[in-house]
Parts: sequence; C-alpha cells; structure tokens
Amino acid sequence: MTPSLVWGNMLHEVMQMCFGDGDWSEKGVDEKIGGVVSKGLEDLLSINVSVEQAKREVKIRAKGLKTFSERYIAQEPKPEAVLSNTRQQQGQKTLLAIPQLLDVEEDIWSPSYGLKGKLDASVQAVISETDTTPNPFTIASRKPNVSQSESLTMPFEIKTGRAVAGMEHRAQTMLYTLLMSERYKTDVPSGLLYYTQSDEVIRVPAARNEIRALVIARNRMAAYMMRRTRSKTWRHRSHENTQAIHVDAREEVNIEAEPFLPSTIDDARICGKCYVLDTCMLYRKAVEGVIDDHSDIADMYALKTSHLTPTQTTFFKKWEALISMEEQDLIKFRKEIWTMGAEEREEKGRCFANMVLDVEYQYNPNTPQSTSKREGKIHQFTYRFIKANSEDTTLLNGHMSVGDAVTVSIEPDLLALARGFIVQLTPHQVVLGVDHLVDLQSVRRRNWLSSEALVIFRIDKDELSGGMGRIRDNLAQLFYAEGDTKRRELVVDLKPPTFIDFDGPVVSKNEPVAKTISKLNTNQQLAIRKVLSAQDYALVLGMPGTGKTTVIAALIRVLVAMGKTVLLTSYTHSAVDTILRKLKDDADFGILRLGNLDKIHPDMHQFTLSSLGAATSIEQLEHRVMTPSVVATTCLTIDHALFSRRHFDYCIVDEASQVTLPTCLGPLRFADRFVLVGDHFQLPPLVRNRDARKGGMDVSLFRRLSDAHPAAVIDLTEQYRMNEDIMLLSNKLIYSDRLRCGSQEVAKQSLRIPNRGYLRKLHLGSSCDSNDCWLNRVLDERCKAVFVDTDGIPAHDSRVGDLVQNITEARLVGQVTEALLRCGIEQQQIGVISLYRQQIKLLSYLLEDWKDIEILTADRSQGRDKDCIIISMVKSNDLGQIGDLVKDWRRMNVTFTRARSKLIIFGSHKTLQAAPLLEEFFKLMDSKGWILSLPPNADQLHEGVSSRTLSKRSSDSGARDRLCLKDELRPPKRPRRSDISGDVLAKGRPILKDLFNEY
DNA sequence: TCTCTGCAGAGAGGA
Repeated sequence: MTPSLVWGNMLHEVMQMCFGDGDWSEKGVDEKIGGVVSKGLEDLLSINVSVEQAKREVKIRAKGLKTFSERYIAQEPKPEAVLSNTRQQQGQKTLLAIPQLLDVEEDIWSPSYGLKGKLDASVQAVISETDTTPNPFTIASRKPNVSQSESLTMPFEIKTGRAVAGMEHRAQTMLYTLLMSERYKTDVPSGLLYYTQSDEVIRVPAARNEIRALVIARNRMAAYMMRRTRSKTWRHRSHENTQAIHVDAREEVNIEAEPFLPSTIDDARICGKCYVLDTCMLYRKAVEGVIDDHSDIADMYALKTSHLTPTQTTFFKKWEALISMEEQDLIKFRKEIWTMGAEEREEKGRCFANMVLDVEYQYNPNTPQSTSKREGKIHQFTYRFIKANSEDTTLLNGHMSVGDAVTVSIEPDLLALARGFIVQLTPHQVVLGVDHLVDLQSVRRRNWLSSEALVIFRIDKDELSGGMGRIRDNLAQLFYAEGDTKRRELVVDLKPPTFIDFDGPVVSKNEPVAKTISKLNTNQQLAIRKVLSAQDYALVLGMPGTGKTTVIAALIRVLVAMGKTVLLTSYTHSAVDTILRKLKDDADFGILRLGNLDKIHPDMHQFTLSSLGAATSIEQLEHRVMTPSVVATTCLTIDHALFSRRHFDYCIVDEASQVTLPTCLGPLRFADRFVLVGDHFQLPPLVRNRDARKGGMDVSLFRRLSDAHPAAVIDLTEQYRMNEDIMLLSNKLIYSDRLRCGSQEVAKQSLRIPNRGYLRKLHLGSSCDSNDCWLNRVLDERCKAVFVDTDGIPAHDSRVGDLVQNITEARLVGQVTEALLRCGIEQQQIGVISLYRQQIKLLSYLLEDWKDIEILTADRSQGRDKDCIIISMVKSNDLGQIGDLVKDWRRMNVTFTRARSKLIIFGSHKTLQAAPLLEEFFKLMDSKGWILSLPPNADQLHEGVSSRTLSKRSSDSGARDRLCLKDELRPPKRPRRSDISGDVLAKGRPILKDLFNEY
C-alpha cells in the first residue's frame, strides 16, 4: 500500500459517486471526499496519514472534476468537449458528450474471451466527428466516413496518476470494449480513457489487429500457466521397489517442478524498477536454478538470492510445487463456472440452478453493521432466492452450505453479477449476503427482456483460490533477501530452538494472574514455564480434554501481565472464539478480534471494531488497533492494515496440527516468538490433492518441529473432560494409556437425568416394553458410553450424488435427542456429530427447532466438548463400504473424545467392523457390554417422539408446509453422467482459445 | 471412494 495508490482509489470512488448522483459541484465533491476518506481510515492507517492530510491530497487531485463535468456531461457535445485520439490524423476534431451513466464498478467475466475485468464506469456517450478524413477508428468499425453524432455504449476508464496514455492503459481499455460488447450485446467500437492530471479524455479504438495481438498474448500467458499444471514432471521417487522403508518416507519424495514461467527479461533498467523483482529472482534461483554471472542483471540477481543455501532453495521448490498441486483441485472446480451449464453443475452439487429472486424478502440483521471494509465489504446486500419451480428437489442436497462463497449469475452472459456467501439455507430457499445490488429491472434491460420477464439466476459455489496466493506469499516471505530470516533458520534449516533457564514456579505479582496460575495442574504450569523460557518457540502437545484452551488463556494472561503483546490465531474462527470466550468475562486488557462478522461468534462481537461504531478520526482508529495487547484472528486473515504497523512479542497458533505449514507461517512473521499448540493424534491438515498429500503437504509445521526437536515439546496428559469410560476408548485405541483423568470427580461423572417422568409417560399405552426399551437403556445414568447397533432394523445408508446420508439413523438421533430434552437435559449440553456433510444437513433440519444444540462434522468438532455427544456413523450397507473417513483413526479419535459424561454412537456393527481400528473398538465395547442392539422397528416404537417433531414443523408457515419427512428425505436422484465434449461447453459461444480450461 | 477448512479481489499507481 502506497499513498498514491490510496489517493487513486479514493479519487476513483469520488468520481464514480459524482457520475452516480450527477452532482459535480465543488461542494458536492468536497462532501464526497469527506465521506470517502472517513470510510477509508484503514488505508490511511497503513500509510500512516491523517484524515486532514488525506482530504487535502484527494482534493488536489479532484480539482479537474468540475471542469470535466462542465465540458463532457451533457446531452450533446459542446464545442470545447474535445476527445483526443492518439491515432488521430491532422485536421480531425472529435467531440464527446456523456449524457448517461449505465453502471460503475461493473464486474464482467467473459468465458468466451477468457477475460475478467472491473470497469470504472460504463457509459452511454455521444460522439461527433467534425472531419470526414478516414482514420483507423472509422476503418476499424467498418463504417463509412461519418460527420454526424453517434450514440455509443462505452467503457470509461479513469487514470489518476501519470498524465500520459501508456500502452497498458490503452490495452486495458481496448479489452474492456470486448467485455462490454458481450455484456451489453451491442457493438462497442471504442473506449474512453480519462486522465485526471491533464483533464484529457482519450478515445481508444478497438483496433482489430491490436486486440488480436492482446488475445494472443493472453493465450500465451495462459499456456505457460497450463503447461505447469499439466506438467507430468512431478514425479515421486517411488519407494515401492526398495526394501528400505523409512519411518517417514515422505521426506524422500523428490518433487521436480520444471520452470514454468516465461524467461526473465534481464534488462537492468526495467528489472531494477519492477515491483515483483524479489519474487521473480527467487523463482529464477529456486525453481529455475539459473546460474548467472554475466548477464545485465547478474549483480541484482546475486543481491537478491546469494544468501540462499541449497537446502533452502530445495525447500522452497518443494513447497511451491506442493501448493501448486493442491491448487489444481481448486481450479478444477473453479473452471466449471465458466464451462458448465447450471443444471449440469447442480447435479454435481455445486450450483443452485433455476433460482428466482424472492422480492418479498426483507432482511433483518440482528448482528451489528460492520464499520470497516474488512469486516464485511462483501456483505453489502442480502437477498433470498427460491426455486423457480417449487416442486424441485431440496437445496440441501449438495456441497453448498452456510458460509460458503458463491457467485450469482444469469446465463448465458451475466456471469458473476454479484458475489458473496450463503447466510442461511433451508430446503427451499437460500439467503445470500452479496457485494452488488441485484436489481431485476436493470437486469431485464441489460438482457433486452420485457419488464415482466422471469429472471432466472444460477448460484454457484465459488472455489476461491485467493487463499493459495496468500500461502504462496507466506512461503516466499521466508526467502527474500529482506525476508524473515529468523523463521527461515528455524523452520527450513530446523535450527534447534533455545531455552533459557527459568527457575522456580511461575509467579506473578498480578494477583488475578497468580490465581489463574495456581488453578493449573503441574503439567499445565510446566507448559507455561516452557513458553516463558523459550527464546524462539515452544510446542504444546495437548491431548483431548487436557485443557489446551485453559492453558492458552492462562498463558495470554501471564504474558500480558508481563507487558507483552500477543497475536492469537487458529485456522478456524470457532477455535479462536473458544479461547476468547475464556478471556471474555474478566480480561482487564484490550482484545481485538478481526475477521468476517458473519463468521465470528456473536458473543465475541464485543471485541470487533464494529462494536465500537465507526471511527471518526485516524487517531481513534489507531488507538483501537494499535493498543490492544491481544489481537485475535484466523491464520488466513492477516491482511488487516494493522499488520503493516504492528509487531507482537508472541504469536500463539492454536490447533496448529491442523494447519498446513505455509498457512501456519503467515502469522508467525509478525511476532518475535511463537507457540504452537496442537495434537498430531488428532486431525492433520486438510489436503485435497493426493499427490500433494503424498509429497508431504499434510505434515504440519507443528509435526515437523516436534519430530525434529522433541525437547521443545511439552505434553499435556491430564484430562478434565471425559469420564473414565469414555477416556478408556481413546486411551486403549490411540494414546497407549498415556492419558489420565485429572480428578476422581471427572472420572466418575455421569449425565444426570432430571426428569425421567417423560419416559414413563411415553410408554403409557405404548407397545414398547419400557423395561427393555432401548431409549430407557440409552438414557440410563449408568450408561456412559454405548454403541447403538442399528443392524436389527436395519438402517441402510443412501446416497445423494456424491454424498452419503442415513435417514433412519437421523431419525433415531432425533428421537434420542428429543427424549433427552424432554427429560430435562439442556440443549447446550448436547452435541451431535457425524462424519458426513449430508447427514449433518439432514440432522440440522430435523433438529431445527432446538437452535442451541450443536450439530457438527467430526472435523469441525475438534476443540469442542459437550456433556452428551451423539454420533451418527451413517455407513450401513451390505457391500461393506466403509469409506475413507472412518478409516482415519485420527478422525475417529476426535469424535470419540468430545463427550464429557455420555457418548452415544449410532451405527451398523456389521458394516463398520471391517475397519481395523473399529474392529478393536468393537472388541473393547463388547468386552465391556456397551453394545446395544436395536430391535426391528426400533425407529417406529416411540411414535410420540418423532410425530411431535413433525407436527410442530408442519404448523410452520411458508415453503415448509409442503414438506414432510418422507418427501424431504426421499432417496436421491441418480446423477446423470455428463457427456463433456468440447463444443457443448460454452453453449455455442465462441471460445477463442480456451487454454486455461484445457479445451 | 466421495469428506473436511479457510480465503474477496481486479485494480488502485509506479515510470
């Protein structure tokens, strides 16, 4: 971020506002500048400039706006409204008037041209020629010499910097004519380029030969990118033929990334001024392996890269390749938005096709409005969409869930009309928070439709690949000449971390802190002491329930009491908020929570900038972001302006065993020392691409460092969560008895049922024998861990496209849950877990009326606990298909260890016992007599339970009226195999050369 | 064998 960038940004916005309201008066412009500047405080913060100065700077640059408007904003061209044309011939004079604004900041994606762009303004302009001499423009538009006025649709590009029309500006404007002609379905023979410094408007003809050259250049660049992604050169040196199996063979995997970029320009003058020089030279050295002692830029090259050792360049090369592999899996989905019809993609579960805007919907947010760009710039408007034909299938079948990023489009040409994410999802409607106004009338106008025409939208899951760019940057930051040398040595070279002697117990003069510490057990106190003695980093391995959160919270208190600042991060929002919850009530220091408001837990909104209202001065904002001792955010959200100004004493990364190495690196460079907290017996980082996984991308930094330096690790083994029955499972199956109960109280706890009367009532006049009733037995206080075997019913799983669900099991879970609640258990005490997303959606719908019951996937449940956990294992079939998810013992470990007093697992004994880990699990459960086999029709025995759920639902209003479980939970449509051949992809649209999509 | 997490991002000038 540089000042001129910021002023440019702001001036753009001011001018766009003037275009919008037609008020170009000095007063009007001043007011707009005031508004824009106070909205952009975050930018001012990062360049360290006051509001007053910013206003002055923008004002100077906005001086010409008045003249511009007087000259050009008119119905017909005025004599002084000169339009320059760099290709103009002698004696020619062209005049311009802009009578109408069509749009500002229009986002246009064009699959036909393989281009995207964001237009400063789209205008309807009148152009008159006062000379009839032929010129390139008239030739380009193939029109005869014109002397009269002509009304044209044109892109209007604003340039606030250098006052000369550079090649890039012309090229950009020319490509915009291409995009615009497609979106407006009309000829766009030229574009407008306005330079604020010189008050000049230049006409850029869409010259055919130049556009052709640009598209060729675009394709060449795309070819380079594709060559890399298609490259078969990432070979893994196979160990299959060798006898020597290393403990961690992945370290031996050799990844060969071929050079994939155009060769460097090697021009000292050009390269010396280039803003990507550091990155360019790093790739030249590490990936391309260029040896250069003679070229024009040899000195520059040496300056930027001679500090790198072979180990370091190899490390960079390897991780760069891993990131690229992983990126492939994202690009794969991403290109579908460009090439696949809505219905086809809906079948794959990544699109809602045939949607219409629900015009009656009014959004009523109960969260505070965001005040800063970062906290929800994307959530500007809220809309509800419903299926055009209401009898269509439910929206719950598919890969799209609340929180997912989406794009809203109208086929064929209005792609990505708005972008945003899912706020709410029910079977028949979806609520979106988006960045652009969705106005039906303007859409109809745009598509030449009548004012009554039905507008059909498609809502696509958007695979944001932006995260990849960030982690690439994280990685590169380690290797730059001016980069993070300390982390380079520790992470790449595995330099041993140093610890100073730290004698005696941890004491603090601060009384509350002393009290906090005294409450910790010996183990936990050791962990704190380890951190305090660490000069570089410390690793805390916390087994389930051992109080990782407590230790982190205590650690933060101790550090802050010592006058230290702390950057607290984790990969997920929920983990960050879990720790803040511990600090929430009695922290006597400042806490700032950064991130998307819609994703931050409502209880933590008090720590966000929004909760304070809009800042009125830069000093106020500065105070708010620079002074809090603790800043909390996710690993990926480290692009807030404050990071360009602040440096912390400590960075704590929670759940570090779940974060990939380059992601984890991100926050570390903003602090002197770091603390990683995790447990590699729980879930590893999620890596989609198989090759990337094989190459070792799922080895977290936590794992890398703890393997290399066991002395830096401190174990937390005393757990305070599970009673001894529940702990037994994890201890026998995973931790080899290392886990201990922290107290007798914990070991013996059980879920107390306040009111068993409900169960008696349920069985009055029921066919179910209450003495032997499965519900009765499951709810018994002595029953602390139980596997409820559904084989007797049976409860088969079913598929929805790629997804798996189990309807009967969902209903059983519903019944137990309702029984628990009616017996007096609080909603907050219950958590429901399944490994499968589709099952989660089903359960969420069934248990919709109890908002405080948490329903989580196994992966999301990590770090959480509840008094009573109900697990739905889902897989139940005669083919013995168990799926990979169950086979990962780390995932099973997580799900089993979430419960404090009662663990109820529903599943098919027969199906699941085929998994080795579960086989042992069943042996153990059996030996303890903890397996309960359900009788046939167990799901039908307690009609009172389930029908109540249903009747309650059907009394609700709206689309849900039409629903009943049978309908809602009906078996899925079998997905049709799509026949992809090149020419059907773009529905007849011309793809010039769609290299990027490989077709 | 089908699952899990986050992330806005093209363009704002430079010369």
